[in-house]
Amino acid sequence: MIVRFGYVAMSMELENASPSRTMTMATFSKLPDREAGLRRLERIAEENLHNTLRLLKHNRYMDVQVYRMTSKLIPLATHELLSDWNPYPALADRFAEVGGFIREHQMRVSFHPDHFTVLSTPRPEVYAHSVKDLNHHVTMLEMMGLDERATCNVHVGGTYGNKETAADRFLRQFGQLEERIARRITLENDDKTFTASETLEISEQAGAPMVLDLHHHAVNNPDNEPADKLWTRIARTWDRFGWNGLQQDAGSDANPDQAPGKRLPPKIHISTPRSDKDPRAHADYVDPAPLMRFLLDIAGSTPAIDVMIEAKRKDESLFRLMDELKLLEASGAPLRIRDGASMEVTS
DNA sequence: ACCTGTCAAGTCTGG
DNA sequence: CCAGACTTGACAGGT
Repeated sequence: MIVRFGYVAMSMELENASPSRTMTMATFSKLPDREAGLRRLERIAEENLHNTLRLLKHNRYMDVQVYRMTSKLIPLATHELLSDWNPYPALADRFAEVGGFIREHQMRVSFHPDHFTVLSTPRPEVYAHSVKDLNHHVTMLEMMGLDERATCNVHVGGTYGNKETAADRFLRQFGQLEERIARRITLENDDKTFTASETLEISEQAGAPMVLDLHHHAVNNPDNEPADKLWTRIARTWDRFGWNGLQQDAGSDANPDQAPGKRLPPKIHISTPRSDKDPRAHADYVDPAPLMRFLLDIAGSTPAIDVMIEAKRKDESLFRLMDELKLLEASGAPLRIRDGASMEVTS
């Protein structure tokens, strides 16, 4: 099983490379010239896209193929008071440049719209904002020229005291999304509300791939279901990406969308609890032990998987994990570290 | 250079 | 019904 590792948003190694520079509405509204303010927002966005490209080049150099872009590329992009502003035309070249680099080097990128995007909400205005935010993320991916393998990962949302009706509402409201948006969405199990098995159920019904977060599963798993017992079904939610995660020969070269280079393995998230007292918070680094236990459990049935590391120390935690995995390899663990941020695990 | 309160957005809990 | 917690990187305004 080939395992590729990725990280989120920013680098601890690259200096002055924030892809999330912003401007607050308080500052914007104090500017004397609104048009000049909008141009300033666009300049900040250009800088964020430029730094995203720098991060991608850093990833290329370090052989990191999996990366989650920040949602804050364009400051105030979906703010109510700026609804007349169309930020995309001025940024078209920058988006194309970033997307071109991603395609050229066959990287896997995603977005994770933050928790204000709630498709299970009973409030129409919250749903409308969520759709607007999803549209914003998908528009950025489209401007990068990336196909449906570039996804937006979201949570199912709140439960409002009744998981059943919240899940039904999610499915109904998910069904109302434009195809171009719905086809990009992946669903992640939550650390408080929808568990892995509940999210899986919803993923199957919505036809959206599921991202299994092992940390969330560890802290929100009332029935004590082992993650690997759910894995066969979770992997199948990725079927339409031509690599169902269960057969080496899945996908056909006759279908260009399923050509080997275009397949997309299932993805999981990993992070380590900060402390016993604060088990939901993310630690600086990742403990390899629980991750390796899971990977060894599924290695026999899964040809490839991507692992997104969600630790405070970002790419630094990824590189440290690789070092620790090298030590495990040296001590006889059934794994082989490949170039940079990937490895092969044998069952 | 460094510190602290605040930020556009939602939901949940406790009062 | 409302305030505060949750969580995050970075601004904004201060020293």
